[in-house]
Amino acid sequence: MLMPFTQKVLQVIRSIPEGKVLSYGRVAALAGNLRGARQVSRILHSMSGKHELPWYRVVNSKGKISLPPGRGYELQRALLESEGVAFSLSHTIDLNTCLWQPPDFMEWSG
DNA sequence: CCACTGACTACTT
DNA sequence: CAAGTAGCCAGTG
Repeated sequence: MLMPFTQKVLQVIRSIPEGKVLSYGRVAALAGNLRGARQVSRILHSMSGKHELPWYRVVNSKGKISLPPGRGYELQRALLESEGVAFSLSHTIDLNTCLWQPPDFMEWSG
């Protein structure tokens, strides 16, 4: 069954394992839209509170938290660190070790 | 249908 | 590395 882009994004985020992160662009790509990074952010705005969603496992393509201090940055960083995600001195996650790489090239359409 | 919004991204200065 | 620019597109009213 084909789900709306929004629903696929939620499914992808829910499947991110502990200690791993994805960029907005990667989430969008797995959801079937290579250019949908901005939609992911908008979706998190409206859905992160109402769904049980590990929204904090989503960062930007540079491996940094996009939320400004006082608006969720500290919470997101604390949650990630509690799962073993390490931050560099420049507030950056090492994507070489923490970026989640899906097991297969399978589609998330179903 | 049109206008507007975004927790983005890649590219250029 | 920091700042600016252009492209991107699903939801919402």
